[in-house]
Amino acid sequence: MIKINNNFDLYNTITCGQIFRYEINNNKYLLYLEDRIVLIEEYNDYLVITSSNEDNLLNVINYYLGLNTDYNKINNNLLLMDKSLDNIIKSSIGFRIMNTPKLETIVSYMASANNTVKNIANSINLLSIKYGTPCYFQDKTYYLFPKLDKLKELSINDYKECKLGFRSKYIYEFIQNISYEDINKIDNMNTNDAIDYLMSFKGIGLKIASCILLFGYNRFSVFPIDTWVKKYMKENYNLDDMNKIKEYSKEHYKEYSGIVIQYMFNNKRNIK
DNA sequence: CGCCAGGTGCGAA
DNA sequence: TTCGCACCTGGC
Repeated sequence: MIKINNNFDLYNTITCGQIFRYEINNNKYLLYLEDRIVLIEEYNDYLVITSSNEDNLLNVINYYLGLNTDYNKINNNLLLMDKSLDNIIKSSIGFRIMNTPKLETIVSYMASANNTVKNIANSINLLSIKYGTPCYFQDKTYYLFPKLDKLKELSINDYKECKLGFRSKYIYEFIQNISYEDINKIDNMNTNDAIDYLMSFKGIGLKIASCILLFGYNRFSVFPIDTWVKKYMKENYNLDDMNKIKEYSKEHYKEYSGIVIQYMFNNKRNIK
């Protein structure tokens, strides 16, 4: 059981597009972590957590949900840099950037190229069900995202059968050329080097590299510009040139650019 | 049936 | 350096 610090918004954090695999039933959240299934129930100011693997569970959950980060401080700093953020900060109170499993995050976002959330979720589910690690929890078998060794056995056609389309060859090439050591060494790179490294793989451009670094490596300074953000920047700041948008975010949001993106997205989503 | 959403690579200018 | 187009799937 975890006592929730100020206003943590589990629903928004889970459903805002950071992760693609989760199930919500009756206020119960079933999540697929790297090595375990976790079920979270919300009761007032508490999260009640059960899992297929209880090892170090509280620390794992706090890390996964980004609960160790001080958002009061971040939001106050953001307001100092740009007063006009007041609105979207308020409408996103309780939102957290998660720490998602690295390999799954990379493959999921490679699958996101010119793709819809629904299709991405479908592909990642298919990959996991076909090639993932079985995990028994509460009398059911779930399938965790596949291990790298298992993915290395797949052909381009195997990815196509998971509905990954033209992205299949890129994901195949990436998997063939990557190791867990490579995936972890990104942690030691500065953010610009990490972006260059990720973009050296075909199928990963600036937006996807930024998403991977934001959610998988907690680099809050990146600014993944998708169609939503473009619309928001056009409507609110009359910016439609990519370079202008990048300049503006760098100048105004600095090391918290990635968080502001999520606030913009939340804002758009909640208004709809 | 046609149309649309959604990032990246690639070849042309 | 920038621009226009192809790419794959599912939903409307």
